[in-house]
Amino acid sequence: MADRVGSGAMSLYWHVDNKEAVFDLALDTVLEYRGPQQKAEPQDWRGEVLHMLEDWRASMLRHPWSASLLPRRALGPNILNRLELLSKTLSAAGVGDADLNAAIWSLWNYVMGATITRASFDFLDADRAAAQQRLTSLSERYPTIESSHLLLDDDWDGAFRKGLGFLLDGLPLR
Amino acid sequence: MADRVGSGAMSLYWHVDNKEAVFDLALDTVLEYRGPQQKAEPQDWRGEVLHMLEDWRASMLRHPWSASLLPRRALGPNILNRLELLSKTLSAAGVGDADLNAAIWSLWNYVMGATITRASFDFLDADRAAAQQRLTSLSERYPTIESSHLLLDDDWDGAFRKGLGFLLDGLPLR
DNA sequence: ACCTGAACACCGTTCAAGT
DNA sequence: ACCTGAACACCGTTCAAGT
Repeated sequence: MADRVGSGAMSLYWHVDNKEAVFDLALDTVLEYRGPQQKAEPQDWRGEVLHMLEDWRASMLRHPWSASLLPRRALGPNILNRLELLSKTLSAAGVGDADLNAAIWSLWNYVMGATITRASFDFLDADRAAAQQRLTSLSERYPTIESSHLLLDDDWDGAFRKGLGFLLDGLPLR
Repeated sequence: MADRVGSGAMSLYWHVDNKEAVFDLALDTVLEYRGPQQKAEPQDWRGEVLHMLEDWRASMLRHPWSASLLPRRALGPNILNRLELLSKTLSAAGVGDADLNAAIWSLWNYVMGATITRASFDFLDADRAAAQQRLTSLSERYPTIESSHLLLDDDWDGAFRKGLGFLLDGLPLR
């Protein structure tokens, strides 16, 4: 990092407490959200939620280190902004107060899990062909998994959207 | 670890390649699943899924290091066993082949996200009172979050079960 | 106010040598 | 076959000293 900035390695400590602090700053920077580009239809809550969560995931996947980082970091302002926005949207859509928090956390869980999993598969499978091979032979002993190609299907984006749809379908609206 | 076994630190390297290998072994050991204790009603697919996923989460929370570890690890036999079981149960419950993988991954995502988040909040909030204080002041600038007590509600188990219910409700059955 | 190099503590691993 | 200590590389951080 000091190289990138063109300074001595120790100079950084003047500006920042320690490594952890750098992580906090970097993470929250990645997670800035500017909202949907054109003003959306006021009634399209599904579209709004979908857009925000897909952007969330995409932002993190652009910086794969951020995925493994998020869980252990403090809640920065940009994360809280997203949660606030999510709250408002869901509430307006008709999710009752008694269900609101559970709904938000379930969406959070879903995005976190999907993003972290996706990012780490990228790491593991740097060598695409070898990975296919490995997963195929792994599958052999698990018939249902094998026949559905659970481990071989690599339409991650599609799976993300589809599963998110299931979850949104399950949210109880007033 | 060498202390625990009562050997010199370097002796470990005879039995195991390196640190990573130890992690792989430890993780898969944690995730062993014995199935529901008493033979469940054959038709109670929801109960079966719920039991397996709650056990999954509980197993990992018993060893909080495992949560942050899972994403970057290889898929061990015990994990695959769980996925296989999940496949079979959902399929039998009536989830169509075209939806099956998305359904499985969405449950996986949910469990991963919930467990990792929960485990790391425990780490961060070693000091309960200070954490409450910190979260309260954080909430101030986010009215919807504040009024719903999103950050202060600590019924994690309840939220997990409830959100999981939403997701299961949203799965399309034939 | 801002930058720097020397020094230290910590930790994963290698290797040659033991039994 | 199994264990060990010495040694090394790596990295986050402290501190006293510079401008």
